[in-house]
Amino acid sequence: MDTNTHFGRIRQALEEQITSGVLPPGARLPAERLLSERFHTTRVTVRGALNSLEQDGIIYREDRRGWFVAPPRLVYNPTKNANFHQMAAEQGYAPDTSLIEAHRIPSTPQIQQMLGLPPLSQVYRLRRLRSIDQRVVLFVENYIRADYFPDLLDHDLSQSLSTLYQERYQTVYQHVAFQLYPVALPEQAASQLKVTQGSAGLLISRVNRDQSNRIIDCDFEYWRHYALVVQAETT
Amino acid sequence: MDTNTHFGRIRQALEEQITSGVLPPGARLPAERLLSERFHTTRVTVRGALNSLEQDGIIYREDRRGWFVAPPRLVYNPTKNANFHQMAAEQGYAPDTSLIEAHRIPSTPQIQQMLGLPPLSQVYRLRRLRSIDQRVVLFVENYIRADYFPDLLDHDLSQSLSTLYQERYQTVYQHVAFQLYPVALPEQAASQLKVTQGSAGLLISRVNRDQSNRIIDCDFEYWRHYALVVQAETT
DNA sequence: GAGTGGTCTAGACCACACC
DNA sequence: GTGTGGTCTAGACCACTCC
Repeated sequence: MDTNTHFGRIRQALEEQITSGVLPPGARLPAERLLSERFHTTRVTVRGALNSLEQDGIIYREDRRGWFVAPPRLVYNPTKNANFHQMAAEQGYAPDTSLIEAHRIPSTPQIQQMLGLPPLSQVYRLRRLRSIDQRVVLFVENYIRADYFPDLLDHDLSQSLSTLYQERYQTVYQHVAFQLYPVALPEQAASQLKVTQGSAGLLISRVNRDQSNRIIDCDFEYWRHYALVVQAETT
Repeated sequence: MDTNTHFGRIRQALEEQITSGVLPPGARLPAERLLSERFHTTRVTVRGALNSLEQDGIIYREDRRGWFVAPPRLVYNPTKNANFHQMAAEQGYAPDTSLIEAHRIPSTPQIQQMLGLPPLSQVYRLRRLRSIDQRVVLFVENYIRADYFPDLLDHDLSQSLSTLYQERYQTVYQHVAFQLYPVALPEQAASQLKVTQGSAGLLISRVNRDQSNRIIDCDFEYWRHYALVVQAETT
């Protein structure tokens, strides 16, 4: 790290406090104004350093609440059909899902293309917010073929979909096509994840097929970018 | 997009110019000072909007040169053992690799662990820089078991390693374990990729095995985050 | 040498979280 | 109500690129 700039010095000083454990995961950082006094600089410069640490996933922010030390990343394997709750629990986190909305709606052209549906067909759209250890980390939109899952909306939608499919519809995820890239979080995802719109996130979208190779749903997962590491292997 | 802020209005205006094609991929944006005059604001605010567009992969910067409209992302499938040149060429880009350095060195503990090597063993370390259509997009470090590839450094190292392995050593990639997460680009990667250290990147690291399931090498790929979309599927 | 982005100063007001 | 981050102003100097 380049310590010839205020930027670099602040970054390094904070990083040391964090890696040494003086500031443990989850701890709140001193206020920006306090940091700017302590380093004899201005808030603009301090925010530059904080943004860089955020970029690196070392700290994260909650909109208008402050900056916090980031806990270790969740390991996410998109090729295993692991559900969120199981995955988080196995890694020692306390997962939670809250349903934001669930509707039966006409499909859009984009969704028709992803699900291989004709125009005017109906889908369910779920919007859900997921957290680990009380930190919201994931905003996810699911689009589900309505014809394959009658009365889906009558069930508990805060559980994992894969569990619901299996127990109520004798359907399991078999084949997954996924795609992933860094984005600036769009408005709704940002506000649900309690960050400023435009801050960094990771978009993972998946198209899922069942044991008969039928496309059954797709989803758009907006992750806070510090929250996960994607891992997979192939033979 | 929230147009109640200068930030949002600038972002939106630039985004429209880009998506409408007034500013085509590769085009240079007006200077920051010019933009700040045109939007009746200051450079600080303009840079906020530019950073947000950069976050989204819509524009990218070259250190001290300016801001440019980002071309479409390269599709990267880490589960296919595709080599960089082949992958880029198939998608209509002109790929290029330049060798920065190649040495035979003692392995570090981290590399020993990844390659399953005992202490004091030797590895080759390659550092290479890769570009598509003259834009540098990837800085990659390879660590290769020296015992499996005698005289490796005598060959042309600006070609794809998988080609070299296959033609000279009768060795092919068979099994890949990879891991991926967003990072702030570290010093060397940043300077090679011609960006400010601390700007956003994607780190992909892989451990590769050959047809006999022996670990043969590992690599650390630092991508400019706007340059790629990761895609894969599994059965 | 002119122009660019990179960094920085020293303030200000606002919306919101928390008490 | 107090303190926080979010946004913004109106400048400045430096390091570097490009001509």
